Amino acid sequence: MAGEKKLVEQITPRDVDFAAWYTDVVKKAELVDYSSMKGFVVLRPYAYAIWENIQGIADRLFKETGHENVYMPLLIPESLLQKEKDHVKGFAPEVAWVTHGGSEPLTERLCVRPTSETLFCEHYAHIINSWRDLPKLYNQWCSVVRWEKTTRPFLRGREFLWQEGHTAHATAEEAQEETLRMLDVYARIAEEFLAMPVIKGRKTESEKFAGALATYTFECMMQDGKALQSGTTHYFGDGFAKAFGITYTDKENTLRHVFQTSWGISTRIIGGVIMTHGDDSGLVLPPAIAPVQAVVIPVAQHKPGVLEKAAEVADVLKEAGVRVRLDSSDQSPGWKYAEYEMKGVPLRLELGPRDIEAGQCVLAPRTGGKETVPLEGIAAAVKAALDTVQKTLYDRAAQNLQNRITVAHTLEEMAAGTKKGFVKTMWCGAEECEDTVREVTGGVKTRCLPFDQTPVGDVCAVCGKPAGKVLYWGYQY
RNA sequence: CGGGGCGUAGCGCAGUUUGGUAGCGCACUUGCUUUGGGAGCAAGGGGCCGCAAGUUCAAAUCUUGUCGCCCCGACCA
Repeated sequence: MAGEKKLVEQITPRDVDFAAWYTDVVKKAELVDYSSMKGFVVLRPYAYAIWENIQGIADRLFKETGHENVYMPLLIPESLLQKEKDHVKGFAPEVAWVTHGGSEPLTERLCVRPTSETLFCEHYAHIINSWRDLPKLYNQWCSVVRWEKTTRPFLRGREFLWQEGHTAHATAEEAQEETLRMLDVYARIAEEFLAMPVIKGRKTESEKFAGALATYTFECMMQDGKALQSGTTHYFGDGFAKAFGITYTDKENTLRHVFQTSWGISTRIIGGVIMTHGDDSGLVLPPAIAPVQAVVIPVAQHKPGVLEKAAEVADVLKEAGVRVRLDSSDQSPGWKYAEYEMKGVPLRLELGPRDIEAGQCVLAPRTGGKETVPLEGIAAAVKAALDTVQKTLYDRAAQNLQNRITVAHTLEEMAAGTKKGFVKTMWCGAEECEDTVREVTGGVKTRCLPFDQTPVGDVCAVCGKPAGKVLYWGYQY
């Protein structure tokens, strides 16, 4: 009877169908609702709260590194988008166009921003005149639109929320430093707060951002062995500056072009959190970004004193800075346990008459196990337990990452290794070898040239020619 | 954009083959009893069957079109 009931709300197990599991979790944890337009979803309060927490962390780190927030227009005139050739070639196939104002056709159509490089460049051309105006370290929080063909909540939408940093510098060196600095900031957000270990590196020529001289990435490993490109930073050199006429006068009174960067992370990273930490009971959230870090479940709450004590405990935790919720609804305790597991709340406190009498409560971390702790000093115990959950999640994910990296020396070994996860090989640098691998494996692409270039051989795993570069490969979302 | 699956109550589905008063479980409302892993009984409320056109005395059911969702490929954060 109870089993039958459970079937109604059941989540498809990960090893049965990982994609179905993902969709189940997204729906049942009440993260998104579909709208009537393909690729456009409603971010429900719980998902938006997660995003706000990620935003809060990122925004603080951006400001600590000297960046300021701005807001650019939603629409880009076609002529402005056209100014940088590689850039427009990369984005033109997936932009949405506005062609009418009211019922009047526009003389020039306007694209809904797929990214805002062109707008920032136009603005920078206006406001940068002297070396004293540099650097410009701007960031924008917004949504962008890209007309994707296949869509999935968080992982690929036609509209998604993100932040895009755009900076302008006096020298190439300074801009290159910025590109790497922000990659480190991203890696820190992922590892320290999202509990997602990363592999940092540089994209190959074929995987670069449209218009960039160099693209850097941090790659995360999901539980099913696929990679998620979670964020990228780009070095533009002075290419955009030349296309848009962004010049300044240096100290020697010489007219020079600026050097630029851009970098972004999006709500896609929430999909990464789901697929990194989730389990067959639902979502599992790292405490650092969980909207509710601890939920207090009163047991036999109609009995005198129980609710009062539960509220008191919740208040103590709130006072101590824990994001806590007391669920005093009249659902059964078992129902509440399952509900908050589904929603990935990192820590559950059970408090019933027996506990109150003994001056204790039960702590049940989402990562497993249960322990009884005294109510005296509960705030410290809860904080310690949250730290443990955060660390356990990171360690598990790091273990998964390590287990899923194989070194390969031949195409056959690569094909086998990519079924499991990342494959690390030597690479000759030829784009043809990238194409060969993609064809042979049906979709494997290069992930990055890792910063750690310790050789694992001396010939290219694809063509057998002498090779000096270490390269990661893998299937990706 | 190719191949496959699917749109019926908030969610999950049956009913479509063979046209004839729209159903089930969960959720929801009210009341009582319950509460340490998705509680029980009773009485209720809720649907232009995705949308549009057609065939018919009659369409959830047949025809055509269209929109959307999911999965697998190709393309992309």
